[in-house]
Formats: sequence, structure tokens, C-alpha cells
Amino acid sequence: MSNIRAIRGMNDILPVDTPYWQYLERTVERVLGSYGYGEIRLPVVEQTELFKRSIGEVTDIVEKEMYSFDDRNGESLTLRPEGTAGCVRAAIQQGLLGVPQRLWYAGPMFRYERPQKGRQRQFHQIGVEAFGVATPDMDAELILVSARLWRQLGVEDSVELQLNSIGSPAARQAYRSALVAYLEQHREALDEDSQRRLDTNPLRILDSKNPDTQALLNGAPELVAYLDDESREDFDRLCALLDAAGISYVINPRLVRGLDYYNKTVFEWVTQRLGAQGTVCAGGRYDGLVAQLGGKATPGVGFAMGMERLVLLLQEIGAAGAVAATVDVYVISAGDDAQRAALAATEQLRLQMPELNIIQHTGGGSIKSQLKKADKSGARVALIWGEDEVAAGTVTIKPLREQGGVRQAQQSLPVQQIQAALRAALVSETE
RNA sequence: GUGGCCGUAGCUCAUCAGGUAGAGCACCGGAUUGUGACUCCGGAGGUGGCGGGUUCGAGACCCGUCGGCCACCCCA
Repeated sequence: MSNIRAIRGMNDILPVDTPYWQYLERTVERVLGSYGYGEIRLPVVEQTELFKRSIGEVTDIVEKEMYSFDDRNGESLTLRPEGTAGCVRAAIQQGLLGVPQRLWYAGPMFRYERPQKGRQRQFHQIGVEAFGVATPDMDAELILVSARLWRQLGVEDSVELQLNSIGSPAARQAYRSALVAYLEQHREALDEDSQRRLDTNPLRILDSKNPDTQALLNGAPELVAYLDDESREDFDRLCALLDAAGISYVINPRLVRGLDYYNKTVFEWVTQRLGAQGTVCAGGRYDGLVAQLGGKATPGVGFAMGMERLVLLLQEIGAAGAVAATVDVYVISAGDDAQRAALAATEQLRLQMPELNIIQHTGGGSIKSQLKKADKSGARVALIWGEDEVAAGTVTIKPLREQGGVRQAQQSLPVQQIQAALRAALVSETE
């Protein structure tokens, strides 16, 4: 088959699924607005350099997962693999950092990975970032925002909050050396992946899924012991704030992040219901990032949610808020005169009753076949214009569904009375 | 990048010691003159992912390739 197909890992989102997406988007917009966060819309393409400098040159994302290409003028551009870098870039460039700034954005991200459940090459994230506040009350606020979202979405029972502090860069550096020193002694006992990570990104060994490696880590130095005083204090204050707000969490001393810019607080919301890709939201503090990208030193905290994963979760639990639009009225006509009359009357109806979803039959066919379409559309009422109706200046209104176990008979009415008749037919059915 | 399973009508799947494909659902039409759902009857629809190979003959066997799912890895 030589048909053109979608790029691997870049999926179409079909009408059966979009209600879940819309539900998610609506909810996010409302909740973030209620906390005073403003939406920012950012380009999908940025200079490659932006991601190298923020995410880190030696991370997997930058080394082998970015969609990079040369622009026609020879400049290296990259489809954004995450949102924070672009948001920080925009905040610096647009002078948004003079005051505390609360921002959010949503959109597609691109990473060249092997697709699997909850992981695709074009995926969508909602990102939330807060700039200009160094104290842990801001960390707490972001966690509260996310917790509120889970509650509004009805997934709060399916997710667990994991928390950790990875301290200052210096503290992390010291810990990293200690960890490497320890693991070097046991190099042979490490799985192959972890041996590789020992040289490239040793902290990632902490969240290895290999049981032997995890066992080995029980004897390893702990990150907590290397934390600087400020990080430790901030972490304690954060926990106290979360306790006060009634947010439950699990401190996971082996929680680390894959992007280089994080410091101090890191957190993840994890679900058991989605298989291997169970992290539905993750983030942390990144106090050094703004300066690193050339802005005036400004602290920041943020998190990102994976929309595909949240949609999967919503579908998994059968979220009631995600309802597809239904058809109220299906308009049928027979003959050219009737079709013209029906078209005009339907347009009028849309003007008068904009809340209704009305499908006008197209493509011709017998009354019988049109009624079949009307039935399959799920419409509650059919409006029929035939030769008789046109001649008499009437329309036939035919209820298609039972109400209270009874199906009302169809009736023919003067065209002027459609609105009232529809109102009666549709309203009584919803009660 | 690695591994396992998989790829037959729009969808879900079946058949067969290898002899050029079936079902259900969906779709279209009909069961008297302009009326859906249920029922009955009939119909259309597949170069069996693609490309090679083995064979007198392959959807069935082999190789490659593309794609899907899941896991590793990575991460949201």
C-alpha cells in the first residue's frame, strides 16, 4: 500500500476521543485561571541552542531525541521537546520577570522515542511555571494547583504524589561523587544500563527498575545526607505547608529528574493504572535556569502534565465530564422545493435557538433512508419537509426517542410554530 | 537504540498437511404508494501491510522492510 500515512508516533486524535481532551482543557483553563495563572502561547520551534543550554547537553533528550534541522539560512532549529525552556526564553525576551509571574501553556512537544502506551513522538503537555519567588510556599502552591486539577478531573484517587529534594547544584555534585564512588566498587553487580549511566548520568541509577540494582542501592549513600541546609529547610517548610493543606505525599529519596536544570524540590504525580508510563505530571524548582539562559537571576518552579496520559486516565476511569456533543434535530426534505424551504427554515432556527445542534441532511435519498440517518445520528427529533408540507406551509415534527417509555406521535404544524414545538419536545425529554 | 507478540473486508476476528478467502457488526437496496429503530430477504466491499524467496501452486513456510501493541530504555 503506497498510501501516505501519519508519521510514526504522531497520532490523529479522533472525534471519539476529543471530548476527553476538551474536558481536560476546559478544566485546566478554569482551575489555572482561578489561581491567577495567565496563558502564554509559545512557538513550537526554537533555536536548538536553547534546549542544549537548558535541558543539558548530555541528557538523552538532547543527545538522541530531538527533531533538529537546519533552517534555510543555515540556523539549527528544533521542534520543542518540552515547554519550560521556551517559556523561560519568552519570559526573558518579553521582560516578564520584573514581578512574580504565573504562566501556563499547552501544546505539542516532540521527542524521537519508540512509541508505546502513554508515549508518542508528538505528544501534548500542559506546563505551569511560576517565576520570581524563591520560597517554598510557591512550590506548595504549584502542588496545590495540580492537586486541585486532579480533584476537578475526578482522578484524585488514581494518582499519588512523590516528593524529594535534590538540593543545590553543589550539594548534588558532592552527592554524585559519593554515589559514583560507591557504585564503582560494585560495578560488576550493576545491570548493563546502569553501568552506562554510571558514566553519563549516575543519579538516574537511583530510579532504575532493576531489582538487583535497587537492592545494591540500599547500601549506597543517600541524597538527603548531602543536602545543603537551605534545601533541607525549604523542603521541611514545603512538607509542613502540604500537611497543613491536607495534601498527602510520599517522600521518595530516590526520585530524581532527567533534565539538568532542576534543583531543590522535585515531584511527580504517578498512577498505577497506565502501565509503564505512569508519571502523569512532574516538575520541580529550577532557580538557575533563567540566569543560565541569559536573563537576570530569577528563581522558578514549574511542572508539566502529559495530556495523552491524563486522557488515558480519564478514559480508564470513565470520566463523566467528558461527553460528546449530541444531535438534537435532524432535518429531512424530499424534492428541490422542500429542500430550499427546509434550508431556509433551518437557518432561521439556528438563529433563534443557537443552543441546539441541528444536522441538515445532505446527499439526497428517500425519506426512508434519510430517517435512517436521522436515527443513527442520535437526534432526538426529526423535522420533515416533503411536498405536502411545502404546499401547506407546514413541517412535520417527529420525535425519534421514547420519553418515559412512550414515544410521542409525529405532528404537522405551521412553520411558524416549529420553535415552540421543538422547545416542548426537547425540554420535556430532558426532564 | 533493544526485546516479545502481532499485521486477512470500514471495525472485531475466523478458515487452511500450503491449492488463489469467510463470519459478525457497519454500509447499500428491498419487504406497495413519503417515515427510522426490531425482523426477514438481497447486495456491494479484500492484488490477505509492502518487497523478495521456497513451491507446480502461499494469506498461510523463509528473509527483508514498514507499521501496530507491550516492555526495556527514556520521560510527561
